[in-house]
Amino acid sequence: MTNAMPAAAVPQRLRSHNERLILWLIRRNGPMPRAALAQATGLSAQAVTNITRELIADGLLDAGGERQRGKVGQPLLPLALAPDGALFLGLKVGRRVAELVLVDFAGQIRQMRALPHAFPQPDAIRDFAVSASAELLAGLTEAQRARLSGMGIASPFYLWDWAREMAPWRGRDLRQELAQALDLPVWLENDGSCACAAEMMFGTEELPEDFLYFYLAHFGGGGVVLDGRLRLGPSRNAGAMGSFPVPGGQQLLDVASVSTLESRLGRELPLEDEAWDLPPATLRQWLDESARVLSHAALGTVAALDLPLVVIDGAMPAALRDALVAATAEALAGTRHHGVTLPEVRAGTLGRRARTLGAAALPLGAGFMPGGTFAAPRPPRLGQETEGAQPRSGDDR
Amino acid sequence: MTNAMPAAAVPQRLRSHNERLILWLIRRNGPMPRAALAQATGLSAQAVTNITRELIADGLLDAGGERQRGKVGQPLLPLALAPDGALFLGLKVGRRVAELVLVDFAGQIRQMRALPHAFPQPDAIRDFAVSASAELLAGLTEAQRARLSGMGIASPFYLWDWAREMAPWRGRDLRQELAQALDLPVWLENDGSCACAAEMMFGTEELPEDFLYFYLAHFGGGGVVLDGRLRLGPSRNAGAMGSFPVPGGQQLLDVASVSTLESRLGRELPLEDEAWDLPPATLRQWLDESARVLSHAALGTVAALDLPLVVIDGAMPAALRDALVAATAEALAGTRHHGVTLPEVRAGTLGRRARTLGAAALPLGAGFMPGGTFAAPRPPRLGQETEGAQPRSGDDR
DNA sequence: TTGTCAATAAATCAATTTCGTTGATTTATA
DNA sequence: TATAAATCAACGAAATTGATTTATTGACAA
Repeated sequence: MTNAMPAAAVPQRLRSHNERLILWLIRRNGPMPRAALAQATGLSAQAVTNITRELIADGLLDAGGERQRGKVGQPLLPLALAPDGALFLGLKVGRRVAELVLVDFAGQIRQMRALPHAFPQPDAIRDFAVSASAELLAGLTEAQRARLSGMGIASPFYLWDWAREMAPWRGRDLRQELAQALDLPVWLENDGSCACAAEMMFGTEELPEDFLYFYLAHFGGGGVVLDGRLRLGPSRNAGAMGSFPVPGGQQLLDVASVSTLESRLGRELPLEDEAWDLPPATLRQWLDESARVLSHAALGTVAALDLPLVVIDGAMPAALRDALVAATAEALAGTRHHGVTLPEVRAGTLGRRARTLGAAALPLGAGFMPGGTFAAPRPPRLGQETEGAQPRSGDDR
Repeated sequence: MTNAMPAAAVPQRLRSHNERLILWLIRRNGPMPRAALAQATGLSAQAVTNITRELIADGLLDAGGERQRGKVGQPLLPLALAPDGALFLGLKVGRRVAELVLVDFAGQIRQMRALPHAFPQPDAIRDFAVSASAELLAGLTEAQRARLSGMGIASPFYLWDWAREMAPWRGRDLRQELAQALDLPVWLENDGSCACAAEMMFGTEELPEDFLYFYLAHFGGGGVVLDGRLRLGPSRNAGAMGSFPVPGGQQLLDVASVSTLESRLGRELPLEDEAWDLPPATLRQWLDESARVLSHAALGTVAALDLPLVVIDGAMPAALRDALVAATAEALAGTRHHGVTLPEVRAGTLGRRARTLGAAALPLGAGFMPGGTFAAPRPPRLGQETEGAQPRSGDDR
């Protein structure tokens, strides 16, 4: 028998759900007047009035915009996200650099710190996160400090398995260590899923409810969005697209990753967005092989899940990413795909910053996103509760 | 921006959701007393009393069981599904035979009719469904007739693509034709997804919230269950595991299907569950190749979705199915799977009848299952509403 | 061994709270 | 003056809490 069951619905959770829904609509659509919110949610105008009144009182929405005139009738008063409504820390653990950002409720990066390294080491990362957080938080007023929702961490899983130098990660629980050291709620998810979450929350293009997302950096990963929700999976390892098996007994990230390109070049590529100036033959081969494995993984995932869109992004110059998108779309069309409707293939909109932004999106999502079904009782103040599961300690990552 | 949004929550939908949740708990766990329901749902005892009172009055639950004594305190009064609470028609369109069943609310097959054919043809199937339905319904009382929720159809998609003889299916909409001819709500889904739904609803073993399901018949297909819900996908083509690309430029069903085995043998295999008496060499080769592609597809899907279990079932003798399960588990363990936790592999519990049962499960699910989030307003009587989307006409199947 | 009674837990009754809806009203614009 | 946004006031649905009823077990005394 199926053990866990969808949660029962209780009236208290209604309000929380509807509050989150309204915040999410405004996040994706930009400032919206109450009438449009009522229309989009299906709620009555009165309910929207009540909910937004509370959200404004809580400092999460801002009614200070210009009234929009033009049509007959009373002018529209658009409600916008209040940037100071909540603040979030995001930590990315990367192969070559760790980054810490402070992001506001509107999704803007307010502050940033970085720590380059030969290989990420748990002690160094922890110390960096603690000291850099202290720096960032020192610049805040007491009121802002009270609105810090927590920290999210974007990190590859099974780090110790990827290189001998990263063995010290085995047995470490960075989430718990930082939660203790900072006395904050801390979330940790796969870096690919985080990048995907960032695209979903902060991406600048319209997205369907369901899509597959690849993120190519030194490790290749990804994420899956189904019915408008990021799939994490029971052991938090969904979207492990780098481990997707591809023809030739390999996995996707053996072929399609920046590491592969670097080892073929014999040199490290620059971290910032300069052009990469690659030898045409090397470039062509990498593109072809990457497109081959990406299209294979995409087609398999689409067969299993029925997805209309595949998004490809990565820590690379936009031109290279776009070439990869084109090559993958072409490879996909050339593959036998009987019984499957080919998805659109498109570039992501966030590039190099996706994982770090996605890390900060974790506390944002836990506190302010509609969430699956109703899961947690409504807390005294919105943003302290978690609709999804709170990050457990003892996770086997 | 994401277009479709999670529906707003309104009090009316609470009751519908909670009613469905309670029915689902009893369906999976067997008869349960009110106290256990309150415990499992998190609802108060009072709420459970109110909800079950209505469900009993509606004829969906039966409080007639034996009181269970043994512990201190008032004895438990288990509530069971009322078999006559609702009735469902299920139609399977198979490669060699079509089947129509009448299934009751408890999941028991009450009546069955079959139509063998060289190839399924739309006109013949429609006529069979109409006349056989009339026969089955003729045996019902007026009261039972009023409790018929509708018909579900389990059919492969893109039938016209699989053999020249099935070209007449192009442009046909069997769902709409039967809805009109029978004046009943009719649902249609991929036969693999239906088999998966049947395992989920009527399977005799405990299942996790998330699993991948393969169903091997003449066409190979499957289904995906995520967070306790069957994934259908925006174009209803999720779980198309037969179309999963596998090494060698093939798709899964080019290798792992009963058709492949038959064409290798040069003869048709019996439809009922006699032993198949296959030459050992042929058997071994088919098992090895099938296990290879099944494990490839399973590993890819697990990488994308993080699933703890893979279920394999099919229209074949139990011994063969079990051998396939063992071979697939072994192939899986022998594949490179860095970064992915291998899933358990297990045989399904329904075998040859899975698709037909799953067809009947479609109206059951639409009327009585918890459904994603709240989607449709509560109807005058439970079972006439649809929480998920009603089957549209004009679908591109 | 048997009869009585307290302890226990299920199920129900009554009162209350949360939250959304409906219909009337106010407000600002073309 | 017509129109549409936004709010006010009254109402209804569904859940919760705390008190009450009901049926059983187990202990203790006759």
